[in-house]
Amino acid sequence: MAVSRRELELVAVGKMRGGGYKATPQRTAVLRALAEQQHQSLEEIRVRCPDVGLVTVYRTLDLLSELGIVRRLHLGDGARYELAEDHHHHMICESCGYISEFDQCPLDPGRLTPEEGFEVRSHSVEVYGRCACCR
Amino acid sequence: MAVSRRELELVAVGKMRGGGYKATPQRTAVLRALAEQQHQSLEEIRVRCPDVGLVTVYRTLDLLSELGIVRRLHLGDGARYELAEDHHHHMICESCGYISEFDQCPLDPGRLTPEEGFEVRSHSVEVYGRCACCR
DNA sequence: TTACATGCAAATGGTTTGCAAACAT
DNA sequence: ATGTTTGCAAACCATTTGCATGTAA
Repeated sequence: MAVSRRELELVAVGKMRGGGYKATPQRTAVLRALAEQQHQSLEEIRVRCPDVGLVTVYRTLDLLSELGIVRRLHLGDGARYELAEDHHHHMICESCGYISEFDQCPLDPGRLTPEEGFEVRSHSVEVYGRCACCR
Repeated sequence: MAVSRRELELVAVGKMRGGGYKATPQRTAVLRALAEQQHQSLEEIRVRCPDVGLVTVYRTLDLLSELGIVRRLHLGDGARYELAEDHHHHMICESCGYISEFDQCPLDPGRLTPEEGFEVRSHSVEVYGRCACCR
């Protein structure tokens, strides 16, 4: 974890209040669920905070994404969510679906030559293959 | 285009027959629709071959993906489809949704250090930002 | 000739919306 | 006190499935 859970919550609560949103127990519960495990599906998150209504989980994830606290991932199957703490990329096993992260960004800025006039704001890299268990 | 449309169709028909599938007029129509424009949504494809039933378009795209002729893209919004002719990546404008391609792969293989034992088979890179029109 | 493909209608499943009640500040 | 948030039920929409009919090889 890049920051402690306590620090994460403080920062997130600050961002919510700063945006005119309230820091409710449901939102905190979703936040804690997200802190326990990266790239979970919505159902996995829901298992970790079963008292929060389905709709509220959806809306909370939308809100946290807007605030830049959460990233929504689309890695082949359905949507997955992770705390947007640090810059990293994903490695997906095509056999078992296992997802892992790598922190070293393999992009060579010198070779990133976007279309004339395009302003780069962010990027993502996904590596597909076979994990050690599935080879 | 990396190959002519005629060549594309010959190759695709060959792959279909080789896989025990039939080269039907509907499948050819979808293939031609795909050749007219990269990364279309299903609805856009459907407009280009309105006589092919919705379900058949879905099933044809599945088949062509299996055969490696088509790539299914998930670039934020819904699914989009493109002919998998060459290796390239995508640049997406966060303002207007415009998608463009760049052929030079910005990955530095030396910096691609996957988890121990992971066998890399493919990768994708997406660059998000603002296109020239939206700046 | 025959297994494969098509297309309609219906089912499905994930996500969003309307609205009344509950709540944070 | 007030505007925000919650949660249920219902609506929604893209995608998939069942099945009878049609067709490429």
